[in-house]
Amino acid sequence: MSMKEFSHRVLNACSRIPKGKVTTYVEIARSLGKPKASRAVGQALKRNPDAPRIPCHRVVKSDGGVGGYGGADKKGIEKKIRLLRKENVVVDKRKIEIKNYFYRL
DNA sequence: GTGTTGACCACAG
DNA sequence: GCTGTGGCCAACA
Repeated sequence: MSMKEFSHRVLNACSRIPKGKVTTYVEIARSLGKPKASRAVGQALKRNPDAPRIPCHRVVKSDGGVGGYGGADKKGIEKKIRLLRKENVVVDKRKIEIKNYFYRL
């Protein structure tokens, strides 16, 4: 698998997450056969905030933290949270109950 | 080809 | 809760 396909598959996995569900950076990495590439998954998403309609706001950290979005600054995070809430996902203090919404790829 | 940088993770204090 | 450390891997300079 080429480096190029990696990011492509990340985005593809992202687009398969059902509305109202979330998955994690690790889970995506795992589904690609590279359980330890969570960090690289984040990179792929950052470079494609939208390509052009990828719901990357449904990807969160393993501990339920919302992770980043856009510049990873406060602005981006708030936007991500807003999108999640719009899908009936309860977000409390930049965190969610991962087990209630987890979607296994 | 070699660093450095992160939308990360796990574990230790 | 917090910070620090070591590890990971693709993208970038």
